[in-house]
This record gives sequence, structure tokens and C-alpha cells, in this order.
Amino acid sequence: MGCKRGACLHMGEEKVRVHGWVSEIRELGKIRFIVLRNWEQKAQLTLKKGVVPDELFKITDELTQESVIEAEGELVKEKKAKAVDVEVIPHKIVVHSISRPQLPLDPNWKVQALTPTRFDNRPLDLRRPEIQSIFKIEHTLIKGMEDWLRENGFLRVFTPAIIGAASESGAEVFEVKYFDRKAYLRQDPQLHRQLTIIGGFERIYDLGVNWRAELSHTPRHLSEFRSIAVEMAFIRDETDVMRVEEELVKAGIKAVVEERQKELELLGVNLEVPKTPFPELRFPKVYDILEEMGKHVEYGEDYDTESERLLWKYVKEEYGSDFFFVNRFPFAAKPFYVMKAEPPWARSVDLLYKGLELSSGGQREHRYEVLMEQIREKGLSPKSLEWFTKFFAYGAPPHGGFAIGIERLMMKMLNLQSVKEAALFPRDPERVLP
RNA sequence: GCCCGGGUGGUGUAGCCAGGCUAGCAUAGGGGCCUGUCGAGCCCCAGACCCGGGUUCAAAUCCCGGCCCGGGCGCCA
Repeated sequence: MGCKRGACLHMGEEKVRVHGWVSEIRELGKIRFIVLRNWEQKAQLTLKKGVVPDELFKITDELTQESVIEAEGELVKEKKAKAVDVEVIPHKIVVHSISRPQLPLDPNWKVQALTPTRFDNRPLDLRRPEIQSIFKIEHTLIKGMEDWLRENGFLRVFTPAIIGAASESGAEVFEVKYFDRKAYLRQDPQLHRQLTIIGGFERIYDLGVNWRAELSHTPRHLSEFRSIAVEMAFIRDETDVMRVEEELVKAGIKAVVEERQKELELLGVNLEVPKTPFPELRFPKVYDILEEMGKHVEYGEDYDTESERLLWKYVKEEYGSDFFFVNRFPFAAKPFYVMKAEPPWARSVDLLYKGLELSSGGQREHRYEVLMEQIREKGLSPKSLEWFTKFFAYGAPPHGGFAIGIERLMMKMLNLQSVKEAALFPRDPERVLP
């Protein structure tokens, strides 16, 4: 009863083995309670004088909070401890590690550490069941999305993280020493996804890490973040890409709703599977919507952070959705590789969730001559992009894709205060350790 | 990068604006009492003003500089 995989090991009859971190030790004269916490549940060891061997009292005398132990004993059927999942009368206890007292933060959360303290001491912070829930949910979200991609014929590929030329998208890149040359950490797997398409792979995705050397101090930016990035060939237009993206997000959330109710509850999140298709807003109508909401954005220009929140409010009221696409961004605000629509707009699509940009994508320009013309239009050096563009001269299908920021999706899905909460060991301009 | 706000025991806070006895409280830690606890309770003990300079009889408190952190904006996903 009450034992879950990895939490208790049944050894026959009522004998079990439990392990974990000591979350609490309570001493009541002739009885000692040791509460163990592991990633599945809480177990209480009950040591009654005269009932368990004196030896066990001696062994557990030196125990401190957060020490790691393992025990074997009898599972108590009518357990009296209400705050734990299982109760065990031990006959054997093995101490693996004694924790030093005076913890830099309390995993029991009696005193709540501040954010910098938490991230400075992240391994201790991660012991909190709520925090573990975030990453269990992330696992299931990704699993749900990958399952959907596989079922729909997408192949997982690994594109390079080190690139010999700073790819052009506007974001600052990290420079790395590459033998006797300079190279850069990718800010997005975008260009190599496109080259993979040109390589004849028609539906692919890349699940990986991206880096941005931006001095961004906001709850929605990380210097290192992960994305699930999809690219597909032989599309009719960017709406084909949007249909894939919304189903992908829906599948991920559906998996979370179905498999992670306990964790959602622990985080106090009431999550529902979104309805598809997601509403779509297009430029230039976006300007009118914003104007009506009292926000003026110059025609032909990109909108700002406030506009994203206003558009969410609009979509929420009009369509009752937390997700929406914004399509046909001004070409001027987007990179050279996007495909133009009727000027000055582009087949460039953002997916927003609760007012935050989750992804950028759309249809790419696959026609060599047009691509080269757009590079000139952007004032970029054709020479520096030749490593990328030259393959478009040897047969490129119409294609498109997008990259969803995983931490951002997690943040909005779980109503987290910051994307950093969705990173195991977050990296920002101030933090590279631990 | 810009604009705000903040650094007090291991952790989290009060005190700062209106400078002044042994810097208060919670929690964690050490010790003691209690046979079943449910964030147990009660008693005792130990533990702190970010760094540097200045003003003053006197600085945690006021001023200047530095370092670090948080929030917002911008950049960006």
C-alpha cells in the first residue's frame, strides 16, 4: 500500500525498503520519527524504544536534516502519520551521507529563501516537491510533443551548436574559441534546419539548446534556453506551418493534463487543453486593434511588449483563447530569410501564449534569386552568408518552420514568475554557476 | 544598456524616513523535558548590520563611491 516505484521496494510480505533525504526528525521521549523525502513520496520511519533495536537509535542519533539514508522494515498497515504516504517500522538503517547543519535554504520551505539564494543553492532548492513537479511536467510536455511529431512523420535531427559565422537574426551571439579561429554558439538552429531540408529531409525537428548574449534583465529571458524547432518542406504557405504548430502545442499540453494532475495540483495550476485552431491576427489589422485599445503603433513598424499583452486581452475577449498567432509581420522587422507576402508584409508568424512570444516562424524564402535580393535589401554581406545561401542554388523546396521556447511555454503554462523557474540551472547575464 | 528599489545571524525579516541603553522576531542549529507526532509543544544557549570613505559626541540608520542582487523598460525568443 502507498508504495510507488522508486519510493519503496517491496521485499515480500510486509517488508519494504525505503530511501531518501531526511526531511524531519521528531523526538518524543521514547519514540523517534524520521520523515524521509524522495522524488515520489514521503515515508516515515517510526522508532519506538523497546520495539526497534537500540542499535537503530544509536545509528540515527547523529542524523541531521537532509542526510541521506536507506531503511528496511515492516510497512505499517494502519498508519497513524497523516502527513506522509507510508509508515515503516525499521529493522535496518543505512546512513549514506550526513548533511551539515545550517542549510543555505530549507527544502521544507518553513522559511522561504529569496530567488538569488535559491539559484545559488539550486540542488537544495530542487529537492522541493513543487520544484520537482516543474521538471516532471516539462518531461511530459516534451514527451507529448515528441510523440506527436513522430506520429506525424517528423524525424528528429541534431543540428550543430557551434557555427563558424554569426548567423543573422539580430540577437547577440556568444563567441567561442574554436582552435585558432573564432566561432559562435547558435542562437537558433534555424539555418541548419533549412539546410537539412535542402538535404532532402522533408519533415524534421531539433530539440536543443540555444544561446543569446543579450543583456536582458526580464522574467522572460535566459542566456541559455531550449527550443523545440520544426522545419517542413512542400508547404503551400505559412498556414500549413501554423496548423502543425498548434497541434504540437496542444499535444504537449494534453499529455501534461492527462499524466501530471498530481504535479499540477501541487503547483496550484488548473490547466486545460487548448482548442485548435488558434486565432490568427494579421498585420496590418493588428494596428487597428491596438489603436482601438488606445495604443498607437506606427504603420509598417513592429509592436512592443505592451502590445503583446494588449493583443492577448483582445483575443481573450474575442475568442476566449490564451494562444494566438500573429501573422504577416512587416518584412522590415524580420530577418532576410523570411518569405515576403504582399509588400510590406512577410509570411512571418509568431505564436503568443498569455501575451508572451513563444515562437517565431513562418514560411522561408526558398528561391535563390529572391533570397539574394533580400540579403541586399537588408544591407547584409552576401559573402558572409554564402555558406548558407549557395545551397539554395541547387534545388530548394518551399518550406517553413518555427522554434518554440520551452522555458517560455513552461512559464506560461504553469504561471511561473520567471522563465528561470523552468530551467534546472538557469543562465542569465549574472549567473553561470552552479 | 537605461530607470527604480534593495543588501541586518545559516535562512527569512523588524529596526533606517524623524542617528543614541545589551539590534527585536521567526525558522534552522546546540542542550534539556515529554510514548504517536501531524509545520508538535515548553525551557535554556550560541549566532548578524555588504565593502571603503565621510558627517557627528554618537552611524545598521544620514552623505559619497564601489560591489552584488531584485523589479521595470529596451534589446530579443
